[in-house]
Amino acid sequence: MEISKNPNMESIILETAERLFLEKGFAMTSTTEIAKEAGCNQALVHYYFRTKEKLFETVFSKKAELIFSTFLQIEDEALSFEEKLKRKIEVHFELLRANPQLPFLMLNELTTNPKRILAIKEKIRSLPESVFARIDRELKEEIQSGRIRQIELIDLMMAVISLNMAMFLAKPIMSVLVGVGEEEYERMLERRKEENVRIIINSLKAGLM
Amino acid sequence: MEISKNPNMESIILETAERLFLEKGFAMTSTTEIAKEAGCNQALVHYYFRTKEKLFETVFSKKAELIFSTFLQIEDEALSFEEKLKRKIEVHFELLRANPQLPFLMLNELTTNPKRILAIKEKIRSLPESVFARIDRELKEEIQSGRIRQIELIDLMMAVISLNMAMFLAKPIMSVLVGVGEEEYERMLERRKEENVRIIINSLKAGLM
DNA sequence: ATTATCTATAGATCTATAGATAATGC
DNA sequence: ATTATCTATAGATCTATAGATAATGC
Repeated sequence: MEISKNPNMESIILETAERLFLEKGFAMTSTTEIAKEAGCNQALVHYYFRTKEKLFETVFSKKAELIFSTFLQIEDEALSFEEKLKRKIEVHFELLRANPQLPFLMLNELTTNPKRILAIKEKIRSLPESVFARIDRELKEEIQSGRIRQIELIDLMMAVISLNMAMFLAKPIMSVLVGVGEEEYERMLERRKEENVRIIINSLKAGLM
Repeated sequence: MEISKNPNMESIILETAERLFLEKGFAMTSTTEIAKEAGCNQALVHYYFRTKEKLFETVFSKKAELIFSTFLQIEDEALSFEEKLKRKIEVHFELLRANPQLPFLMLNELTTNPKRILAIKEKIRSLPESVFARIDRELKEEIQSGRIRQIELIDLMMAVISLNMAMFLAKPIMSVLVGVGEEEYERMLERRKEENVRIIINSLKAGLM
């Protein structure tokens, strides 16, 4: 009977913190506000997470893991390189669609607080090398076989990530500044997802013409 | 003799504020800190700019104007569409290179404080329509003549802006997380600038194959 | 007994302003 | 006289902790 009247206050606090940090960033969110929105007093936030910094790191790590695990999923299926790439781009795009403020959180906090990056670095040190290596090998094979032009993995990833993040980062600009409505924005998202796949894949083939 | 011992404290404060806001964003920068770094007391910051909010808006508008004026420069030269586009992409990239934290400032504050967007909206309302219209006309001509595939201006711009911003937004990730050194980063920048032009232009032509 | 929750508060900011003083321009 | 600069301070946070009280699990 861990769940009495309040189904685990700790996780309610965590979820509230997550939401607020995502909306407004670290500095603009106070533990007072988190407590208020979570429906408890402010001391309890510190009881569970000690400091605001630690609370943030918990949220941040959860999200970082989400990104990496999704993006670095290994696909065993015997698909063509192009098809695999297409799917990775799409999966990444869908991840962002489901977590539209994630890019903002990442950029905001990584830029603002360099110390925080080091903490994250530890967390992923294990994961990527192996998976990166595999993708890199597949890419090199594809280049050598002459099916795509020469490109570095990092350049390819940068292109994918930046194109995909763009629409989500730019949403406030689009909606308020340019005046794009909610439905129109959704339509643009769809178009952009396809567009991104096309841009990337075309750019890989184009050098061969 | 406006310049006594201190060459205009007001502008020193403004420049200091600009630097700090760019580095750490609105919320993480206090007027106390600005004053300290500018070499005056905190009251003076408020004497000149009344509120922290107004000071920020001054900084923000300056930067917004910089972006728009550079990006929307009209080129009268009788260059091909492709060449003009290439130059626009490069000019935009160079603007960001000269102001590497600008994308962060824009995204951070536009996302965090929607009210601020409205203030900006007023500022640019006049400018863009005319210049946008010109570029849009040129783009449509190019499409109808069959030299490039169908694409909306907004999609094209999103692609350019997002690709160009990416390297600057990602710098902290690249350097600290991935471990890219300063010189290597510079080399990547060069490569990416060319890469971005290529990606965009190829993607416009690729549909025709 | 232990764990969860609350009240209260210390101590550190931070923004904004009032009011004094120094510098400058007429 | 006016403008620039300073000192001092009110009032509003905000984070973190100490210590009291209620709930839970044995």
